Order: sequence, then structure tokens, then C-alpha cells
Amino acid sequence: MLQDDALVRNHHCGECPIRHKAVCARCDGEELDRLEEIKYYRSFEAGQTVIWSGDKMDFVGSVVSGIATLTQTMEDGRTQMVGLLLPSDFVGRPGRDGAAYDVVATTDLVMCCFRKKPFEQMMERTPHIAQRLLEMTLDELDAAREWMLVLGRKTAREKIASLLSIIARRDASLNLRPADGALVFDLPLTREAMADYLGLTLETVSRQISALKRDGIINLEGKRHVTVPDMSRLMEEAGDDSDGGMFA
Amino acid sequence: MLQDDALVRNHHCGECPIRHKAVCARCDGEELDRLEEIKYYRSFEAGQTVIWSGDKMDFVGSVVSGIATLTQTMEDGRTQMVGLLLPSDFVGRPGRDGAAYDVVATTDLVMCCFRKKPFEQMMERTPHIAQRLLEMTLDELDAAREWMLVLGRKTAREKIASLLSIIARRDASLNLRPADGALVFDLPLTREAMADYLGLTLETVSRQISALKRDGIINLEGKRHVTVPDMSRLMEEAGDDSDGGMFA
DNA sequence: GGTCAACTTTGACCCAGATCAAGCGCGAAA
DNA sequence: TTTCGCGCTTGATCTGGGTCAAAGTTGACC
Repeated sequence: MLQDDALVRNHHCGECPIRHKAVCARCDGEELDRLEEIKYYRSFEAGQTVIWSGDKMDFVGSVVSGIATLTQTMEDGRTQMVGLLLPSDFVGRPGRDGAAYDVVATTDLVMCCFRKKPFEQMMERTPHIAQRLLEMTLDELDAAREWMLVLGRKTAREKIASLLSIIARRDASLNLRPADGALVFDLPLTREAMADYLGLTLETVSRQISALKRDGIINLEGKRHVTVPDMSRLMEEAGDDSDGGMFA
Repeated sequence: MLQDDALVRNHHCGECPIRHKAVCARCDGEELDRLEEIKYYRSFEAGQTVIWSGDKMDFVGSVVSGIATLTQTMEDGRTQMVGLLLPSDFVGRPGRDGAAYDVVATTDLVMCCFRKKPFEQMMERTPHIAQRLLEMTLDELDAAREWMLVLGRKTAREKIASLLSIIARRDASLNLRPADGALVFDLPLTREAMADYLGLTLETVSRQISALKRDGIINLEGKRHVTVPDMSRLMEEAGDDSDGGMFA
């Protein structure tokens, strides 16, 4: 809360925690000044819907802190998560009016927003923004394709292991702990959200997590706090081309 | 064959069949001239692999005619198609050396290629190219997310109906036949390729196609030639928010 | 400290789709 | 004209994960 308030009050891009990773990453000082003029912050509480699919979207923006999800829903209620938005990820699509997906804040969330029109105009004049956005979009496309393999061809156990290893890897690169080889992190998602991400039911998610715990692949304290004693074993379970120790 | 030869010999972007849809769509005359200098054509036969995953990729390019697929394979042989490349679609990623996926020509294929380095340099100087590529990448990302819903949450029957309606819609916009409401097209994929696209086995694909035929949703002549008497019924079977008569 | 609600776990049973196994149809080569 | 091979269909059976049901955990709020 206090932290979020601090973020909301922070009006200096220079000190922004996502300065070097977000859509503005390539902008120079002068370009940043112009962005600064049109930006504004919005906060959302955990559970709040940021945008409803189909709504008119008059802004775009970056996640500054917290986590949001992108989901699609069929008329009968089946839902599939199609994106997980972490700090520095971009929301919205220049050149489109309606939102294509529901965007929901999974944790408390702070976004750095721009009204769509001025942002689009600025993008025309500022190749650095379009270039960075292209780069980010290509990365997201790769992630989506990786996920298609998970959804289409992996077993429930492999799906869970894949999700855990993605979260573990992300946390390892952001936070500390390359220490003894054991990784520790908190799951940012409920069992139901994991199920929506993986194309499973929440019961199956629960069962497979229990199974991985029983087999010593992971340890659990409470429902959310995970320890991975041996990352390469987890990756083996995920079915990814094995062990290659890539820790960026 | 004759047609392909004609395409290979065609050195004038002005007459290119994908001129207004490909990555060069926004380029003006002068920019086109410069692209023309560095472009070259490559042809592939049906079944040929264009690029192997992991290989160094020293070119990028557009599909001019024919169809190619993008697939990922796990060590044990499970494969998932993650993209279907139609004329005007772009192959390769500026700013990356290795190919992330196998690219295979499903039909005879002609591509308009650029060596990666000169293309990247040109992209820096030519915002029109980056802008168009961003637009195309965002479209692909949307398609990939749509497909995640299909893979994660739809039944086998809905998956087949989804694939058929996508192909039908594409053919309807390219070709003729908005006539009496019946659509006719040829499947460009084998049962196995459809299975790889949909995360199914080829047996299930075959059974579900037979079932849709039995139920009068589609008609088949031979194994590949499909007639859809009532598009809205097919879309209902696909589970897409119903009937909305969007025919671009 | 008790209650309530949201989240999670676990069990019993079932079914859609995978797997295994024949056969069919048709175009190309001989 | 026969034969071969490949793509496709169809049947029988099996099983991973869904469904339905019940009970355990946890934390927030009185």
C-alpha cells in the first residue's frame, strides 16, 4: 500500500522501476519528457477488472507493479487465460478501439497509462517507441507459441511443472537466490487461475501439485510458498529439452 | 508450376500479388525501389523444410504463394503446430539469429526473401516497414491467443469446426462465392497436420470430420474438397459467439 | 475466540479422446 | 493391369483428466 502510493506519486520517469524494460525503454531524455507530459497512473485492487472484453479502450499503458491476467471467455463460461502481465508488460493495442480480452488485476496493480490518441500520435513521430513495442510484441508472440505447445501436447503433470519452472525462472532473474541451487518463490496465482492458464480444472491442478510434492520435486509451505530443491529435475518433469543451465 | 515460375521471374514489386498486404505494404515508391534491390525469390516443393528449428537464419521474408507451417517438436516426438503461414505472412524475426521453430512447406511455396542484415539496417531507416511489421505481429499475436482458447478449452468437435470456419472464412475473403450462402474450399492440410494444429490425434480428426459430415454441417467430395451449406451452423459448432455475419 | 467465506485438498466415478489394430481407396510406378 | 504406398477411415479398448461430492485450511471480521 505505502509502496503503491509512492509509485503513484512518482512522476519522474528517470526513477521508474520499469524504465529500462517497458515500451519507453529506448526513449532518450527529450522523448521521455514528452511521454511524461501525457502519462498518468492508475491503481487497481486485487480482483478488480481493469478492462472488459469488448469495451471501448481509450488508453494503453504499462504494468508498473503487480500482476494482471488476460483472459478469454466463451458464452458458456469456459475461460482460458491467454496472457500473464508482469511489471513492464504493455496493455492495449494501438490502432484498435475495442478490448479483445478481459484484463483483471490478480494482485494490487499500478499502471502507467497514456490516452490512446496522443500515444498513437507520438508513436508516429517517435520510432523508438514503435521499435521497442515491436520487440516486446515479438517476445510475447514467442511466449504465446511456447504456450500453445504446453496447451496442445503436454500432460497435466508437465503443464504444472512448466508453469512452475516459468515462474521460478522469472523470480530467479528478478530476485536473489542463485545460491545453493534451491529456488524459493510465491505462487502469484490461485489454483483456479493456474487451471485457466493451463487448460485444466482446479482439481487436477491441486492433485498434480500434491503429486509433485509427494515425489519431492517441490516443497510447499502453506498453499503458495514453493521451494524447488533441484531446478533441473523440475525442468525434466516439464518435458523441456533438458537441463541446459540457462539462467540469464 | 508455370504460375510459380512466373512469380519467381516477377521482379516488379508493383505487380506483386501481396504488395498491399505484406511487410512492404506501407512503403512508397522510393522505399520499394530500395527493397527491390535487396530482395530475391526462393521456391520450395511441397514437403520441403524451409528452416530447421535452431538453425542459424540469415534471411527473413514473406510468403508469396503457397502455404507453410510453423511447428515445435518435443524430444519424444510430440509436435504442435504454432502457426500457419499464408501468402503475405512474414517469416523470421529481425534481431534474432536462430530459428525458434521448424518451417515446412505444406504446398509448393514461393518466398520473397531479404538477407537479414540489410533488411535490419533498412528497417532502422524506414519506419514504414517497422510499423507494418508491428501491425502484422499484433495480428499474429491475436490469432495465437485465439488459438490458445481453442487448444485449452474446446472439445474435439469444436476444434475441427473452428479450424474449418477459419479456413472457410479466409477462402471466402480471397476467392469468390458469397453467392447463395454456401461456401466451398479445399483443405490445405492433411489429417495429421490438422491434428498437429489442434492438439489431437489424426484418428480423432478423422472421426470428427466424419461426424460433422454425418450431421450435415459439411459435405465432402473426396478427402479434401469441402462444402459448407450453412456457415452459421458451422460457427455454432465451433462455439464462437454466434452468428454475427462478419464477412470482411 | 468464533464464525464465515474463500480457497484448497481428496475421493469415487465417468467419459472424451488416446491408443492399438485392421482395412479401404486411389494415384503413381511398373 | 497389377502392385505398392500413403493418406484416410473405422472399430475395440484403455486411461488421463473431468465431474461431482465432501471435508479440511486459512484468514478476515465481528
